[in-house]
Amino acid sequence: MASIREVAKLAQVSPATVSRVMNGTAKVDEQKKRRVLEAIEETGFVPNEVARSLFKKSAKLIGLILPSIENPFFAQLAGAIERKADKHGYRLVLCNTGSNVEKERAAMQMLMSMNADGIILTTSNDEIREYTAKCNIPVIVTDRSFSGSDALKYVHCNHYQGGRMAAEHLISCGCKNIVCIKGPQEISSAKDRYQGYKDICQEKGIKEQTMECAYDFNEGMRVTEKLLEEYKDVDGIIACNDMVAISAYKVLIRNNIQVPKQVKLIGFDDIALSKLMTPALTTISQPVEEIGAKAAELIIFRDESTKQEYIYEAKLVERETTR
Amino acid sequence: MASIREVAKLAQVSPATVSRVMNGTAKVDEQKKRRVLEAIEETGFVPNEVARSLFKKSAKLIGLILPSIENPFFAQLAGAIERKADKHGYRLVLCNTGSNVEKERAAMQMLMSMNADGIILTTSNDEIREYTAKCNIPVIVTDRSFSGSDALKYVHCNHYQGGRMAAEHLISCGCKNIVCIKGPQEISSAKDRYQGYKDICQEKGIKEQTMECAYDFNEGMRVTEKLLEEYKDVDGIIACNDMVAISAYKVLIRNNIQVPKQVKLIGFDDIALSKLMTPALTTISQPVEEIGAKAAELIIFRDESTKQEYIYEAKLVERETTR
DNA sequence: TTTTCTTGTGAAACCCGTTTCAAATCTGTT
DNA sequence: AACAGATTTGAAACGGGTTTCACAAGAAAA
Repeated sequence: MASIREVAKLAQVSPATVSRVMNGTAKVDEQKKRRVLEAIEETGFVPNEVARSLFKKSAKLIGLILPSIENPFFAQLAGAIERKADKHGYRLVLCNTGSNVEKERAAMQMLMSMNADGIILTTSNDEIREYTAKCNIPVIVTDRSFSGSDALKYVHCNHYQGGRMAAEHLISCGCKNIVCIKGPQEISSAKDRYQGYKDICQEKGIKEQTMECAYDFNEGMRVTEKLLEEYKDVDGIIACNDMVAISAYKVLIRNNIQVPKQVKLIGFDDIALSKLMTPALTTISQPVEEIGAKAAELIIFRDESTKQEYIYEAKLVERETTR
Repeated sequence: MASIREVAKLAQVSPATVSRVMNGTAKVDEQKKRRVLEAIEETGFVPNEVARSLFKKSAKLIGLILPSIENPFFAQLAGAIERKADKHGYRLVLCNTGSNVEKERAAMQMLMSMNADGIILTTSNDEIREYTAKCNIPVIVTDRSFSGSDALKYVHCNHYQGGRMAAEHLISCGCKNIVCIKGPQEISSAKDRYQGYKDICQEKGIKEQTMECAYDFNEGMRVTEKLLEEYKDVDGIIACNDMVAISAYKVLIRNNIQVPKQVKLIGFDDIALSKLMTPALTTISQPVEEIGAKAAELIIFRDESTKQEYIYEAKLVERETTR
């Protein structure tokens, strides 16, 4: 690969001039400019991003630290972030952590030493804060929130309100016996959703009935089996996310329970498969495109405002499992 | 962030010695070693990967160029690659292209200028070969294949055999009237799967009946509607992938056609949702974990062999849509 | 014509970890 | 004690694009 010095020699100018032509950082004599452009063409020169990044202390890189890219919701989030990043010439470095703090820390450190311009992090381990405090690049937490008086910024959906909407919707569908399969309570979004459901129960004087379940298919089926034993006359289920809702559906059918006739079912996230399953899943949708775009923007445009939290409204998407 | 020179000063040694302590590239006096380690601890020094990469001409980076990370199959593939890469200290740079050649080219160029160690590419645009030819880093094509006498390597599943298996399975389930919804024929995997089906038809003296469909939910539904009009007495459908199979199922149910009783349905890929949908989808599964791992390994271990193609066997996963 | 202000340009320093090479120190031998 | 051989160590160069700074050349003002 040709270097800037070779191009300079060929064009009979200095490397500085080549750099100025490429970046338009200063006016260059038309003749020389043409010679440089020709030399670049001839050598097929492409500036080395690493050298550039070493000097500029910016690699035009955004670190994306996720529990798992295989989770459809996170894949969608990654897609949204990638679109915005690509549009502005930034690239994504993907790190899966399985929610392991040690891996999260290692990834953050690595990203910093790579001169990444910022980190988008989805985690619930608030111990990571000891680390993010030392970060000299912006760290944006998405989907979750454990806000404190630190330098983190948060971009997420109003999960609490989503939880309320889910409960209200089932009630308006005539459910008298709602069970909430809440997600792992150390995950803030799961907690918020649950809190929304809980508050509605209190407001309406409804008995609170819950199960707890990890974000996992098998776990979802296991928990639903247990749910059916414990709450024989359940007629509405709020699942902590669409994956769990889909597993719950499977178990309901296996037990000859008709959906939505006997039991109404609602999930969260509106992953692509939700509208595709049969019957289509009613769910609380997150504006994932906006969330991803905002997170990316905060890094790309070096947001200096003191606003710490960006919250988006959830939306009920009524489909067949509650009709 | 502290630099190696600051650490050196603090430990009263030269930067070279600090480097040697960190990398174990040469023996260092025990006393000095201890002083260096202490200085590193005290300053919280983390070596700058960019500087290292500039000199080493390797950024410990694997470029991953995909049509879309939102496609569950590619997300799974990305997960598999990430696991293997992470294990060996490599990171992934994610580029979505929407199958746009121009974006693919831009991504490859960028990755090369970032000193990436290799590129894993999923594309069907064989014009890209003009570009890959100029690549001085290994390029591994996954899932697809348009092999020629170039420097590319291919890692994929035996789609042809998968196509045969799908057809044979439906026949063995007693289907007399199979329709194959083939994928876009410019995609080699889609072509191979279709060819497998076609050959079985010939071998068994069955009439070939096909539709063509993009890998897209809406497209899948539209095409299935049309299929039902054209082939009134269809009793078996081979969908080009699981996404399309799931959409097909939706349309079948909407038309009061029972699956698997009246029509048996089989997909390809075995994405996570396939076993989760109700009824669970019979599908031809790809060993995606192995495919991803192999692709990553070829880069990480700088495979020098002349073997150009690594092919894995597909596997029938029999579930409820054909029982 | 001389002075002053622009403007274009290249040499060199810079970013920072790694490696080379030669000097310095230490070991062991005679 | 003196010397050959082995081992440690630091100064400096390196990778490659960017930027500073000072000089040169041309333009405008006096």
